[in-house]
Amino acid sequence: MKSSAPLILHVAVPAPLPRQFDYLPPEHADQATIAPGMRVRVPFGKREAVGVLLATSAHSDVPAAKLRRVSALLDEAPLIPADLLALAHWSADYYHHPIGEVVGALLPPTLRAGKSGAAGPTGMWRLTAVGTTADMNMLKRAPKQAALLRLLAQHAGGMESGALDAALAHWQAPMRALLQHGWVEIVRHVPPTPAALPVAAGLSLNAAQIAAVHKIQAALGSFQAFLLDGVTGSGKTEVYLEAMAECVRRGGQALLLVPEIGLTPQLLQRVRRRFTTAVVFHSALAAGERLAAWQAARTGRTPVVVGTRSAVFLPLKHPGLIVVDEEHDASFKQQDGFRYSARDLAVVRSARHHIPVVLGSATPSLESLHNCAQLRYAHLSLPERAGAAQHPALHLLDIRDRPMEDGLSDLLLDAMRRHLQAEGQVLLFLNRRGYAPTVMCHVCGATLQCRRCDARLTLHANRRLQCHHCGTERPLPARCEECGAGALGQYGYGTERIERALARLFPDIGIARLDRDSIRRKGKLEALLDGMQRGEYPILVGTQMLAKGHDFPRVTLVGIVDADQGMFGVDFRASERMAQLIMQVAGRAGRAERRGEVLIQTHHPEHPLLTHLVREGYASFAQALLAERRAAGLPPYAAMALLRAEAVARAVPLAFLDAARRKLAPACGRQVQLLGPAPAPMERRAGRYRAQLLLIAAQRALLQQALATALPALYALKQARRVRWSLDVDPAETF
DNA sequence: AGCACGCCGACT
DNA sequence: GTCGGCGTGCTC
Repeated sequence: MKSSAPLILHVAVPAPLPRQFDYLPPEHADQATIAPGMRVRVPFGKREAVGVLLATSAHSDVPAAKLRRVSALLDEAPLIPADLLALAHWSADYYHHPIGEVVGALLPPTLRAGKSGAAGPTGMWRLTAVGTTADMNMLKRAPKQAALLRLLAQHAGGMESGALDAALAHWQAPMRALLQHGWVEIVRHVPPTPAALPVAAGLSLNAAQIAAVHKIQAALGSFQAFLLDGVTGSGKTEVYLEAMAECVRRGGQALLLVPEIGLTPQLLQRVRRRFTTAVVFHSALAAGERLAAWQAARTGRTPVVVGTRSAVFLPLKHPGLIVVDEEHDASFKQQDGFRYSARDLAVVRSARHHIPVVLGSATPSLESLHNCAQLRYAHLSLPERAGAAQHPALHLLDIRDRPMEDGLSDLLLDAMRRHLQAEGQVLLFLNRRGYAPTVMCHVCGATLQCRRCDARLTLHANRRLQCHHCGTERPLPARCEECGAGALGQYGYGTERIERALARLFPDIGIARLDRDSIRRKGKLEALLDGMQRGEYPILVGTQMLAKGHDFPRVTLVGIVDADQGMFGVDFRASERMAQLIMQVAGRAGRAERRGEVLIQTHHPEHPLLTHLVREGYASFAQALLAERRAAGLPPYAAMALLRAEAVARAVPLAFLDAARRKLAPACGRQVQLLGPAPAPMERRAGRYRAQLLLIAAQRALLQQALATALPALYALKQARRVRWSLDVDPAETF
């Protein structure tokens, strides 16, 4: 008899180290019960940690003397399904992020902390027909199993885990043995299987919607990525719901990813009306709710999950369809730590599951449009507005040398009066909250700056100064801090200032303001939207929150107060973002019978970007941007990664990136360009100096190869200990 | 990240 | 004389 090699457990440990750690099985463990996906408690250095078992094997690269024993198995059965573990591996490779932290993103905080993974009363254990006739003599050497069989024989209807706990300690392991013998089964009696759930009937669809739904439904059961490209008001949501309903009817689960749950109460309402058992998942949920939602997805108890970015990692018992709503939205990209794109991972995950994925937007990202051009995605187009609604008409307002009242031109004010008189609602968009973005001394010209950031402070209506980058606040001083003169002037306009101006200009008309400050209190957004529906607020002023998919059926005029703001951004995506924002806001106009009008105030009415967007529309504009990107060798025609670093002292991040560049250069060769290191555009933020090093390659594989080769050397740099650094693959913003 | 060890400055 | 500063090393 040969002596078998000890079983090696490969574990993902939550540490910023780019490798797995090998352990020996716990003492007295039945090695047959050890399976990947279980959580394990492990000794790690001088402390203990909760890790996840990735794999077992007979071999370790680590000298046997260094191997320690797992101290406990935390789950009876794998908690993370194999497909998700595989996705975690893929993500760790692609984003070059430590596997331990990636796996951490798969678990809700309670489970990450090692608490019980019990899913609550998920079902009942019951004897099978075979089980009732089992030969007890076979179980002479397994008294616990025998005791369980006798116990279950007395409860023909089955027993829940709570009842079993009360009757018998440590019943889980023997129960699993009985399960494997086929003598017991788990009956999931509450609630019924997804396929059996009632799905409320949908609305009637137009021809383009029906065509889109059919194509998606026909793809169920196989991988296909769709770009659902539909102007605002064209009924994308109804297409999602219809496709999801068919997925559910076939017994699958549908995952709907949205940018921010809190900002889309209307969408949530529609999903819940359609699928009464839909579950919501986002990071603002309380720990218990989050765990419950996670388990509902994992066990298949819910057929539909609506969630934010992190929901792309939800375990799904019966994955059937993934939908990403507003796929162009930047919030699908995680901006710290493990910097993944939920939109991109949704596509990867769908491919691995062999299920379709739908990316929906009225203003698709250039990446997705490019994928359509490459025939990687199928392009579904909804050109018509649903119902009788027409496309709004866009016009540029040349405000050069026009009379202005608090940032509003006479042209815009006249149009507002006209629409209000005709009982229309008016929506004003200004992507800047607060009262005035700049406070400046009229004597010496000094502006009030944040002490921790390279940024000016914004004055708010409560007479307090706020930094919109780090959040610090202080009162407005009486005199200039530089020269002592009492001549501080307020420059520029924020939503609060516009709101105040409107109250003066339209004293008898209800005005509402929608921005991060005005909806801080819970339920405020819903109340505001309700008030809009009822016509209490003929005028609404707000920031980009206005653009997030809300329905304002009575709005006939949209005014964009300052289109010049977004045009001179430093990021290469600035114009794409500006166009998406303008079109999204414009889309709020005229969603019912009356045709909407969109007026865009600008000092640059001849600017090619603006004129192209207004005259030719988003699709044509996007094609022009794509041509520019191709000529400039920028994404989506190139792959990018950004190495970021920050520290309290200015020179430290630059020194790290210098050293990093020397390590990267040989691996990059001529195929991968290195740009920098350079200070970040806003170098100091929240008291830390930031710098970056950009990598660009015409082919992604070359970039990936270079990173994979050089990254271990970066971890080993002694300068790395003195900075906070991170690698951002496919950065959303290059600053 | 977390934790410990180790070697140099101002204090009970 | 020690408390503690952060630089360095290590985690299977």
